[in-house]
Amino acid sequence: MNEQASKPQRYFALVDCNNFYVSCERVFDLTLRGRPVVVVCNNDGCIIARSNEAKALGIPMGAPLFQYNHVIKKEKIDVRSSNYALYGDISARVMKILEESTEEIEVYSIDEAFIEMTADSKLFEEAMALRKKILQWTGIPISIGIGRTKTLAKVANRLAKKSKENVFFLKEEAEESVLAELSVENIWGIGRRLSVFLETSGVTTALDLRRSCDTWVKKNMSVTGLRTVFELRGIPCLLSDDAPSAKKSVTSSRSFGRPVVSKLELGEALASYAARAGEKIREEGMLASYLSAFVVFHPYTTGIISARWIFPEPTSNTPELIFAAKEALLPLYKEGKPCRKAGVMLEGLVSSAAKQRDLFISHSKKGDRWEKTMSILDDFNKKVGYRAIRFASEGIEKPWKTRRAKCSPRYTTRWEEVLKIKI
DNA sequence: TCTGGGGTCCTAGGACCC
DNA sequence: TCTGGGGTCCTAGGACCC
Repeated sequence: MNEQASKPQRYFALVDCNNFYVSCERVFDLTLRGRPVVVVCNNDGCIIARSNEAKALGIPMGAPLFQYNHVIKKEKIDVRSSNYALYGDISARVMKILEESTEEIEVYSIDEAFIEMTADSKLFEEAMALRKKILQWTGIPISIGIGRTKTLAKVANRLAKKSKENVFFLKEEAEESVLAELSVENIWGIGRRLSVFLETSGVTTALDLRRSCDTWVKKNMSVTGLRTVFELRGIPCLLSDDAPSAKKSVTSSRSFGRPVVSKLELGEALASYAARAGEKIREEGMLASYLSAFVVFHPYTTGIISARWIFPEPTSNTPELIFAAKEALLPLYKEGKPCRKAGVMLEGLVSSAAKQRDLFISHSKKGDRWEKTMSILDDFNKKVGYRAIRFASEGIEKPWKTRRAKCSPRYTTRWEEVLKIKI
């Protein structure tokens, strides 16, 4: 007998928060419960979350808000700007409960996590108990899909969302019949382009894809496509990292609340994004080897410009980052040309512990002093309030700032915004 | 007129080397 | 007119995810 047969089957469970951003808003604002609600992205541009009631009214995911203004007015749909401070905090609470309840967990996104389970007859009941606990402790409803691989767990999760219990256990013997009902475009890892290609090639269901020839898949969909096919067959190819690998790049970018037309304002925006990106990498103990800055013109069709700046040695020092962002991009920008959006990317990230020093640079105490200054700055801002101390070059008024007209309070992360009730 | 932000991985092709 | 073969490294761009 082979050893494999005696090993208990391992399963992946995908825990997914239902309509997460809407659910977060509903935890504190009871008037939103049972009503159609949508959450829009930064700058109040696109619809990025919908309550079931809003979905039923035909509001699609990712649609520009302005295209649906008439439906929103007519149906009295509530609109909220996205409140990432709130969502991030509630997400952390949900993930903490999962961590305490299971051995293996991989947080996949703000509202999703994979957990590993070992087969026994009680998987379904375990999942139901977990669901109840998270709803009770955080107010967030979740769905759990269980399958032999992550891709199959994703499939199961779709069915869980539609089921009464919000839990679905996809057993091996049911895989074929379930996959036969699933169109390729709904498979995790198959995007718009690939699903068009597959459909024109006669592969229309997930079962068709599962039965496709390996060499054909590899040739037309690269190894990532082949992994998906193996996963559909129940062979895990997307394994969890024991130690999640460090980030390779960090971006900070925003659309402007109104078009920016001057070098001065574009410079302020670049400085702000560079400063924010610097904070992010210092938090992770990383240094950037180079920086890219870009600007997207208004309207979109008028193109973008971008430029890269290579540091003599990796850095996370905000003044250096700001200097690089402005120095790289501003000379390429022509005063008066309207900009829609800009951003700063820090790339070639290395751990600050393993810093590679440049032989030809004199290492005065100045660098070390800056390092200390940055850490004092970060500590202060953490204690006193988000970005309480900023760099003057970021601008004071920031009239170009992103719009968030209908943002709810940061109930859980700001004392002055805590929910008040009258008794 | 209006359409987000932040990531990852893979491949093809160019530059360069011997 | 003819003018190799085999490698590595890097980058841009495409495709995907939430």
